[in-house]
Amino acid sequence: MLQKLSEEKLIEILEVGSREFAEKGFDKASMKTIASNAGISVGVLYKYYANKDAFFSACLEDSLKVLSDKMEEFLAGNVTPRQRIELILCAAIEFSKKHPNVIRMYHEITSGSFSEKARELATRIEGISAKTYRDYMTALKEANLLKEDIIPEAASFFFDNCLMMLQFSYNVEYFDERRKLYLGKLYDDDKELVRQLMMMLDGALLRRD
Amino acid sequence: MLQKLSEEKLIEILEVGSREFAEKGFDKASMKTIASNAGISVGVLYKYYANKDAFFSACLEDSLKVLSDKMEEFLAGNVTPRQRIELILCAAIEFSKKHPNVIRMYHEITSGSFSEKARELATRIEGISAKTYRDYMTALKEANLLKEDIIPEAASFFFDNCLMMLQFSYNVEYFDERRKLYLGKLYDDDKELVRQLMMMLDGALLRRD
DNA sequence: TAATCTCGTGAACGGCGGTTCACGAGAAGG
DNA sequence: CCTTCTCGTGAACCGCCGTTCACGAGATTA
Repeated sequence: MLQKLSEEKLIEILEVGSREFAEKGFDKASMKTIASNAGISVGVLYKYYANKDAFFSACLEDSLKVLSDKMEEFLAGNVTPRQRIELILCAAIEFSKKHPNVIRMYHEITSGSFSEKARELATRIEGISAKTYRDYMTALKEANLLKEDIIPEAASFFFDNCLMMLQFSYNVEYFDERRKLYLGKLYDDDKELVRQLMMMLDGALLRRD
Repeated sequence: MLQKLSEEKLIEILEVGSREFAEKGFDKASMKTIASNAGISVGVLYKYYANKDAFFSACLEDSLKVLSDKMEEFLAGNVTPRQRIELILCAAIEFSKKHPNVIRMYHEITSGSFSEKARELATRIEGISAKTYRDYMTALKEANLLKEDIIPEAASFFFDNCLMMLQFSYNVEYFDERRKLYLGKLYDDDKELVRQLMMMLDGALLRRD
C-alpha cells in the first residue's frame, strides 16, 4: 500500500470514535471495536494516536470545534435581548438534534477522571462560553437591561446552567427520560417548551419595562 | 468466627462502596479495592451481593434514601413561596456539602449504561422529586401565585434543572471548576449566590405583585 | 470431645482490553 | 528486476478485574 490513510479515512476514524465514546462512555468504549468499525486494524490507531486517552482527546477536540464555532454566532446580529435569548434556546435545541455526540461526549468528560489534555480542552471550551455569556450579560447590565441587583457573573452562570441542562435533556438518555417525566405531553412540543423557557428566563434576567 | 458481619460492618461496607463509586465512577471502581478498604475479603462481598452491579445498586439505594427523606421536608411548614424557594436553595447547598457522595453517585448513573435495578432506583427518586415539584407548582398556580402563562410542568422542569446544576456545581469536580470559572469571586460566597439565584428564580416563576 | 456446620478467606481462573511488534504487502528508487 | 523503505496488520502479550471455590478457623451440637 504505502498509502497513508486518506484524509477521509482519518475523519471517519474520528467520527466512529466519537460515536463509540458518546454511546458507551470512555471506559466501556473499546479501541478494538472502534478500529474494526472504522475498517482498520488496531495497530494503525496506535500509529496515529499514542494511546486511548490521546485518541479520546482528539475525538473530543473534533467535536468541540463544532460547538465553539456555533458559539460565535451567539453575539452576532442586532436583535433585542429577548429575541437573542430565544435564538439561543432554539439554536441549543437544534444543535442538540444535529450533533448528539458532541453533547454526549461533553457530558462524558463531566464524569470520570480524565487526562490533563481532556481537562484542558473542556476548560477551554467552557472558558469560551463563560466569557461569551458574561460579556453579553455585562453589556446588558451596562445598557441597563439586566434586572436590578443581578450581577453578570451570577446571571451567566444561571443562564448557562439552564442551557446545559436543556442540551443534556435532549441528548443524554437518562436526562431525556427525566424530561419526559417532568414535561408529560409537553415532551414533544419543542415550540411550546421554548416559549415557556423564554418567559422564565426573561423574568429571571431582564429588567421589567 | 461464625460471626456474621456486624451491622456496623455492613453499613461501613456500603459507605466505603459509595465513596469508591462516587470518586472513581462505576467502571474504575474495583471490588477488590472496596473490599480491602472495608477490611474484608472480596469473597464476602459476593456472599452478600450477587455481583458488582447489585452491590452498586445497594450503595445507590443507601445514598438515595437520604435524598428522598430530605425531599419530604420541602413541602412542610407554612411559608411564603419566596421563602420556600430560598429554603430549598439553602437546603440543596447544605445537603451537597454534607453528602457529597449522594450527588456524585446520582451523577454517575446519569452517564453510562446501568442495570435495570439502578435505572429503576434513579427513576423512582426522580419521580418523587418530579411529583413534589409539580404538585407545588400546581398549588402555586391554583393560588394564582405562579407567573401568568407558565404551566406547572415547565416550571417544575426548569426549577429542578436549576437545583440539579447547583448540586452538581458543588460536588462534581468538573462542575465545581466550572462554577469557579463563571462566578469568580462569588465562588466563595454562598450567601450572595443564593440571594442572586433567589432573585432570578423569583422573577422566573412568581407572579409580580 | 468429636462431629458438624457456618461463613469469611484469598489464591486462582477466565476473559477482556489496551498496547506492542514482527511481519509482509506494495510503492519507490536504482 | 531487485532492494529498500513505508506503513498497515493482527496475533500475542500483559495486567487488571470480576467472580469462584476449596479451605479452615471457630462456633454449635450431641
